[in-house]
Amino acid sequence: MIDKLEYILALAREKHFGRAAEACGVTQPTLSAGVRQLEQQMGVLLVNRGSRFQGFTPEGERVLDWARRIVGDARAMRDEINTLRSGLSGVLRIAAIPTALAMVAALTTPYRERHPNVQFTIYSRTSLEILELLENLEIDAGITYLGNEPLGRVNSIPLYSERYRLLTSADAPLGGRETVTWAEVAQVPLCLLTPDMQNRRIINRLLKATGVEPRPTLESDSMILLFSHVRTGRWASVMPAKLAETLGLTDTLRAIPITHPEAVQEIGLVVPAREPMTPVAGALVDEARRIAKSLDAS
Amino acid sequence: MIDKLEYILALAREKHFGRAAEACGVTQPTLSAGVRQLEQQMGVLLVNRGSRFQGFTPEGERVLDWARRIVGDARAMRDEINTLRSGLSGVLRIAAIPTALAMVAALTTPYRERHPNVQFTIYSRTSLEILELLENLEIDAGITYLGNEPLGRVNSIPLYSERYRLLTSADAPLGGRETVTWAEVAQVPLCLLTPDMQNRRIINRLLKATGVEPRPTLESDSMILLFSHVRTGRWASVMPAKLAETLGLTDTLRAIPITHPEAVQEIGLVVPAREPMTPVAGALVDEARRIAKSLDAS
DNA sequence: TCGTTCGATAGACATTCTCTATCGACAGAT
DNA sequence: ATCTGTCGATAGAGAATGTCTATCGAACGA
Repeated sequence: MIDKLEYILALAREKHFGRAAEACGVTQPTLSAGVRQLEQQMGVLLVNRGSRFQGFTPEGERVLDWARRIVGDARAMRDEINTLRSGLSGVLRIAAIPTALAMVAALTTPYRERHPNVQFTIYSRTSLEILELLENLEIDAGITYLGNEPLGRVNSIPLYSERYRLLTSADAPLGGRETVTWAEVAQVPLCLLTPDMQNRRIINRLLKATGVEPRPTLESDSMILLFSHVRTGRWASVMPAKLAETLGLTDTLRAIPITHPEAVQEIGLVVPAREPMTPVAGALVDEARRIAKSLDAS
Repeated sequence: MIDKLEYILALAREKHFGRAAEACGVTQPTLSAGVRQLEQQMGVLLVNRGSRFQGFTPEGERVLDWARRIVGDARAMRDEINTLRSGLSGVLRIAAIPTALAMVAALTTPYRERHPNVQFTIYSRTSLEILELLENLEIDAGITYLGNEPLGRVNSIPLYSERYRLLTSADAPLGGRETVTWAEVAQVPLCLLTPDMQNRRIINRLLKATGVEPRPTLESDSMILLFSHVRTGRWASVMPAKLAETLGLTDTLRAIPITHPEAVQEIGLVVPAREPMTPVAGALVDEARRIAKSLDAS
């Protein structure tokens, strides 16, 4: 039964019988039969089929919702028993928004001290993708914006507040200032994240509030790329303070606080709202609670 | 997988492989094999075995806890899909404490108006038994005391407040009074519920608070039996006001408010803390919310 | 019109499940 | 100490289910 539920979860992810089957490690007819069996047990069609996969019926969507929960609980049970048996081990899968990637190490390093047998897999994803991965049980935790856009069925633990800096070389027009305003920033040609990133949407909102349509000279989905451009001294960008510090400031490269308004975004750890949590996720939450204060103070 | 989890749930209930197997509709070797298979998948012993069933290991207890949730969710999923398919139908299993039995009709009657295809099964149980039945997925809802003793993983909806009356014939010593005190009640020979009932424990506490050791002349686990004795005019009892009214008062049979202190116990509907609820349980909660006010006003 | 992709179907083989029958260990009675 | 009944484990046969390979037919795009 539970394996059939895994089939439809895979089908929801892949939207394709063949690929879903491959993801489950079975052949396509096996997956087809599994889905059909579920449909017979429920007495309703769950999947709209033409000659292609055409999405789920309303009943299918409900079953999907339950399947996520049941499969997630079944895995959590396994994990918990394994932990009871042989201590915390296994793989901890985390996804983080690009602007938070630099601080993940602050979480993983003390975690690893305490639990050396846990492997990490860390993805860089947009905030929306992170929530989808959490939904689909493909990650154990996310690090993303809290409270901006709706989060779904998750628990969140605040980690720190993102505050914005204009990253620019000292000899650029605004380079000598102690603070700048968003209105001033709006006049500078900027390197920014692509608009599918929530960070970019937030910055857009702040710039638009000054009455100026943001028109960046360069867009990328990689913070490293943005930073390397700024470092040449000929470009500027807007970045969270913490990230700018991590990447390294020099005499000629300055991170100038942007005030008026002083924009603050809460960043936090997000885990599935499951009671109790899987042990690996639970330990991560403990770690997050521990370091939250020190991070925010810095 | 899920059926194996049902096996250990049955085993926890029955504490006996043979009976558990029968409850699951399989033979004893089948159930034994199922439990063994679970143990192999988990890599730990779940059940302590001698030549008898000797309870669960700590890991077994944890698996049991997860099993309750997973099996409950799987059933809730089935129920929800069945409801989507053919409207609200099936069986609604409720257990209520004896003193609340008389008001169950206030809940089931409007429920049946709205959902005529639902069958009811209603048990009379102690408050502790009700919580155990809820835990073991043997009932869909309970009606019991709220907030007195710990409830567990459930949601509760207040229904009404239980207030106590001395039920006695008009020509008995206290029969002419408008109100009586608990100290006075303590002097009267009473018919009371057996001490495994929370109602009795509450009354005991109230009587003891006056400094008198309660010594009932008659005990029973049936309110009907208590009431029929009082009705002869030669016995007295302490009953919730609502119950006394339902059973019927006459000129010679009076229900006298007991004050000093005026004891009030919240009674409410209790359902498993599952999100979303099964449709039959959800509809019952709706009904409870609807009638709660009118009940309490009367 | 042809070729390709996708999911369903058929049929063979493997695995798993479940049953009946029986065993061995233990508890309590004699 | 021995007998007896109960309980759960085990063995082995047969049934049911699951999974695979091979192939089909519909739909879509070139």
